[in-house]
Amino acid sequence: MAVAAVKNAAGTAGKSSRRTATREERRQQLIAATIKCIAKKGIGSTTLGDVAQEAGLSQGIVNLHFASKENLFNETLQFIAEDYKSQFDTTLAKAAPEASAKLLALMEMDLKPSVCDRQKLAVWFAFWGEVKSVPTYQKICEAYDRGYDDAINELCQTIIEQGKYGNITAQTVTDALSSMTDGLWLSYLVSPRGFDRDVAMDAVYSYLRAVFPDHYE
Amino acid sequence: MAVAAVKNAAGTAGKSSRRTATREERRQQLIAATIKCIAKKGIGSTTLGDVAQEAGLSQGIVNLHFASKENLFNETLQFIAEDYKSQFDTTLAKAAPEASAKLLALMEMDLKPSVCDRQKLAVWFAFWGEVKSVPTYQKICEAYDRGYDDAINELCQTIIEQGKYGNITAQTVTDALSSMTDGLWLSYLVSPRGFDRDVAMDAVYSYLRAVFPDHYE
DNA sequence: AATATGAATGAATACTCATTCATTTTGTGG
DNA sequence: CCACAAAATGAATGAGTATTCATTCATATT
Repeated sequence: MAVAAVKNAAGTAGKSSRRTATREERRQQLIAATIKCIAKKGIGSTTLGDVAQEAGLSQGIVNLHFASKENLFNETLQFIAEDYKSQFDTTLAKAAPEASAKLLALMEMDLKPSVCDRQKLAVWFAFWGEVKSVPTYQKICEAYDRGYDDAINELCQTIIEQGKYGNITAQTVTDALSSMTDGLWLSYLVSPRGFDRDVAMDAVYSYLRAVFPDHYE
Repeated sequence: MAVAAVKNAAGTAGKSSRRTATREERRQQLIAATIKCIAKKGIGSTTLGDVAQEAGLSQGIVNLHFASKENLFNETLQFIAEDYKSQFDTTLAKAAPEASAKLLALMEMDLKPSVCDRQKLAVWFAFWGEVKSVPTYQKICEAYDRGYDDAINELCQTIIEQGKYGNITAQTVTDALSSMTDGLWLSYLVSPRGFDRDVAMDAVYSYLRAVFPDHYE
């Protein structure tokens, strides 16, 4: 059968056209295909056949590499969480050393196209939509969230001490900022036409300026 | 069969014990059962059998009253959207006439137990999780969102004019506030242990005080 | 070249679930 | 009390899908 080559062309990871890839390459390829499928068809309508087809591979391939659909989905969530975390960490490391600069950089990151992308957001919300009924999803999301919360909280704490801002706690600001980006993502998902990155960033910025006037003017 | 009585006891709508209800009563009962099922099992794992069982009725009952599962789900979303809207409208009407009081009342409403309830939030997020892939869900969500946005925007506009607040637009504040409640809901869904209504309300209040100092002190 | 290894295939299996419909039950107006 | 219409049942159907596995194929090793 010379069909293999044709099928490979449709594959998600166009890397090598070798018929056999390493275990890890295939797993990554299948996770990428899963993300595409979930964004396109939703988590409920994504079948293993869809994923295999998107990857340009055969029916049984997912079970071969992930043993079960449940496993594939868990690892997919883990993957997008890890992907976000790496952007978060990089942003934190690359921003100017002042806490206020780092905080602003993180907020901007949440709204830049590589993060605030309708395809990616659809996948996040697909998993969040099952958080209540799938304990594994909740645990993964909760663990990562905790990390961001701690990091942002620490930055806010520093800023508050620097500016001698009374009347406000770091946790309050952290909650406000974190929830704001999640909510802005939802508004983009629900009303893509009415969404504008700059306007969204204004919302965040308006808060920063208002609570930390000495730092953001 | 005397089983009917037993089954009815398990039903969601314990209203009349009549075996046959009016068309509208049954539809409401089935929608209520759907909400319970989605909150418990997730939207992807909720079967028509589950819904029928939750309602204490028979297998084919949903198709009898809603023709299809798709229909049932659409009407369920419509129902929770209408339910939220009625709370929104009531809150708006009952609050003191000043724009600032109305705005605060709306924000408090979003966090009060009858709205910010993990069961209800799970259903909202379940539908939001499919917004990208199910156009009907998007249209319904978008239409309602538009309404809240307009109402809140108008209040903010009034407040801005009253306080002569320069440097900020009504839309910016509207975006910030709306997204904040959505995000706080998500944090409750993902981390129920770490969530506290008062702390969440502090986040909202901190923003209001910061941008509209003359109104919220 | 011959053989061994494990990746990949895809048809077959077992099962779930939305939908249908023949039958039964229930309420109502004559 | 009867007959009719409406409501409800639940077994049967069939489409769809996760999973299995015997077989094929590509690559590495001898």
